[in-house]
Amino acid sequence: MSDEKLTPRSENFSDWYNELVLKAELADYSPVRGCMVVRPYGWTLWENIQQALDKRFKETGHVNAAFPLFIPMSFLEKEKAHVEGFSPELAVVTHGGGEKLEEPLVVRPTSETIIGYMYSKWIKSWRDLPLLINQWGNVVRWELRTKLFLRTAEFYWQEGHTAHATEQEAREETLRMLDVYTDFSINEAAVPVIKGIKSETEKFAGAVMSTTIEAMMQDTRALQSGTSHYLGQNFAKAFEIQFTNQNNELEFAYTTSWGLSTRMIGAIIMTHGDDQGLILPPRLAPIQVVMIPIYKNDAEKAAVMPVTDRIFRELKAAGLRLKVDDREGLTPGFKYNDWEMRGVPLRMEIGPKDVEKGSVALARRDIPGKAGKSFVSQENLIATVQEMLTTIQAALLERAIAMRDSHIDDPQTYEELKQVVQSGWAFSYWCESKQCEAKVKEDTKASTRCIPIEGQPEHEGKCIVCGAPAKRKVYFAKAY
RNA sequence: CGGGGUGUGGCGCAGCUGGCAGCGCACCGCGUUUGGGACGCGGGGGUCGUCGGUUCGAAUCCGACCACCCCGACCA
Repeated sequence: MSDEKLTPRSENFSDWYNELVLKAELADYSPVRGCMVVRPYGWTLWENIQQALDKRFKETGHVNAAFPLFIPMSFLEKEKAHVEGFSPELAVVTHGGGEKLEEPLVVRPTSETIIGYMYSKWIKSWRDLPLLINQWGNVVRWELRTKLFLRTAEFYWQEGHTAHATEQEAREETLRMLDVYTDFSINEAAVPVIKGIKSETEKFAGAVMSTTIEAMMQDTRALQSGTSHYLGQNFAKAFEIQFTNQNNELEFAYTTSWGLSTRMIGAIIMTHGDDQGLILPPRLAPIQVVMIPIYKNDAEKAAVMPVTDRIFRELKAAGLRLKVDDREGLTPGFKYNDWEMRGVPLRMEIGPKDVEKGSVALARRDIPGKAGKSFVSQENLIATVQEMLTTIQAALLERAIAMRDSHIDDPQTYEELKQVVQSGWAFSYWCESKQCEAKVKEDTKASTRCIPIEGQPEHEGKCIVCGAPAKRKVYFAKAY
């Protein structure tokens, strides 16, 4: 149970986040440094995320499989950029069964290499392509500085790995899955995102092109919430993923990979949460409606509970996820605060007055206090509740979009840009040179987040940093 | 790895000019409560981060070590 209040976001956003994750019982610190324990409430949220994504993966022709947790060290070393990118953060197993291993095994930081190895065995002909596999699992990256959900040494995710006969197909797949992430994020998590292309310095180790969905948190920092990579033939060459094409010629396949992790939970927390606690989008919430029966004595309890039970059964049968908080010895007020901390989108109060009048009280989590409270008839309650959940889902998205859009600026000078990225994102022309990117980072700590795929101006402009001609605009922002 | 800080019941802390451990919350029991964080009474729980030193006596003084946190470095 949650007891005290959270540190207000305005006072210390980071403290607010850490306290919220613990008090909402999403996760807890583990005895292993940097690793988290995902508690049942947090894991149920993750399961709902998994379901929504998995459905979309299946609809786009993918199947699930499982690859080993351990990867021979030599595999990592086969792709130069890949090993350079990941070697500082590898966990390595050197012993097994009491004996030193002939070859160290790395605990997978991602599975391109071992999946590449398997693909080379499985792919012989153009008829074997495309190969579209996804894996749900965990990976380990030895992070120096960790934060629950956002950056942990071990995290849970899915990684899709596909192989294609042509560059065009693989590039299409890369963008198709970015679209899947975008659709999921906006329509399930109510987290608005901007999809775009990563700069050369920000892209995945071993990729030809990385794409990303970037979300703005309430402190205006950017969070990369999902990524999709076009790997070209880099891994195909490293692992000899070759096929015979229709002209009987041997060709390297074109591969992609894409992932979304438990970091998404962090995105949901920091997009929607308020000073009372978590606010979950109804479509993903483990509990969509919490019912709180109210009574003063046994006589009232005897009147209230049958009505509560009846409504519970009706709503449950309609497919709603709900819970009756029938804990004894706690005041209703305490329970309200307790469920608000956990972010349940809708609260239903049923007391003696409601039993008498055939009504219930509904309180929206996204609108605190009296303003969000309404008294509705028990008639047509299923439809009323479903409508209200839909309304809340839409309101959360709308509010997040408004927040984001009001914190994106188009600075006209470099001096302005330096100001803008202190409390928002700058959308500016950039010449795409590493020097200019590095200068911004050095001066402001803001990095390039992405070159958005949509919403680019029709005309060229001048780089905000050096003034050289620039074709495209990029978002500069401080990031998690 | 550099700078700063903290280690005392589950959590947050007090005690630190040495005298044998305490408060709030949480937890357990009983009773009264219950439409926005209830109250009373009664309980249980700590080798004071570790090791060593000083002392008749150490949570307290000294030394070493360990762990964690914050800032920085690092972070597909």
